[in-house]
Amino acid sequence: MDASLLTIQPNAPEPIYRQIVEQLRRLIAGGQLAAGELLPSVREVAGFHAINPMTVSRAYGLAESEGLLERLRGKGMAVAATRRASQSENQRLALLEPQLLELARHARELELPAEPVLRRLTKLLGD
Amino acid sequence: MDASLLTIQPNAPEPIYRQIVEQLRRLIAGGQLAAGELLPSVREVAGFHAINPMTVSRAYGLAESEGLLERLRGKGMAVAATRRASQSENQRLALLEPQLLELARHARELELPAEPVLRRLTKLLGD
DNA sequence: CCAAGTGTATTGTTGTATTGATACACATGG
DNA sequence: CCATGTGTATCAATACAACAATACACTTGG
Repeated sequence: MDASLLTIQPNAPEPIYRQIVEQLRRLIAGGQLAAGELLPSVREVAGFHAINPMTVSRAYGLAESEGLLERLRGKGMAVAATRRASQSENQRLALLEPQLLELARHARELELPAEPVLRRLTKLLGD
Repeated sequence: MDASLLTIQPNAPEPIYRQIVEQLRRLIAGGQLAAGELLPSVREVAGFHAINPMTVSRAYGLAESEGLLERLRGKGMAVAATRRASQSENQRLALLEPQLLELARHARELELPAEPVLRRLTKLLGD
């Protein structure tokens, strides 16, 4: 995996270390990161995105305690071997659930009918 | 408007005062809050949700500087008269755009096809 | 008139979160 | 063996949100 595959938005309200963890969670669940695959080093990611190495380390540490990553002493971090190549579609869909709930709530507050929302999302999903 | 119409999540990462502002923005854009309608007082909202009055005042102040609300001296805050009853569907949809973009990005990272995402959202939107 | 209701400015405190700088322990590989 | 590469523990700096307690200016309604 390349450090450029991570999307970092330093100005977003969401803290950087959490952006990284959640992104890893999705990339692993979707199978874009295979079990055993080595991640870019803390300093590599930090250098590429011009952020602090400790911020990346914090993300890696959290991902490890979550069971996503494994420490290979002296080598770095790798996708945990216990992770299957890719979770089932329903499991992956479940990861989107909170976001879908919030979206539905906002649409309701806006008094938007379902149809235009679905139409717009369809377009964004590239169909 | 009743104080109970506002949804406050004290443990959410998003600060309370911003939860209030964004909720007002949507409720006004959708027409659930009509122009001229009086809002519940700072102390009323604070009491109902067990939060600090100054937190509500901060939200009201921001909403005013954004042109959403108007100060009626001695009476309280009201939905700005310049606000039409409800914005066009496209304008309201535009308020959802950032969230839709993020959702699409996450679905892509999860390697989820469009169909199950749309199916789930359709259900949540109550169709 | 005046009590009671508006919103708000002020000051201070508390708790928490994020990021940064530095130094360290460890394993690898030539 | 040791330079070089891992990750990370530690401490400090900073920012922010929320709360608390007042005090104030203003308008309304009896």
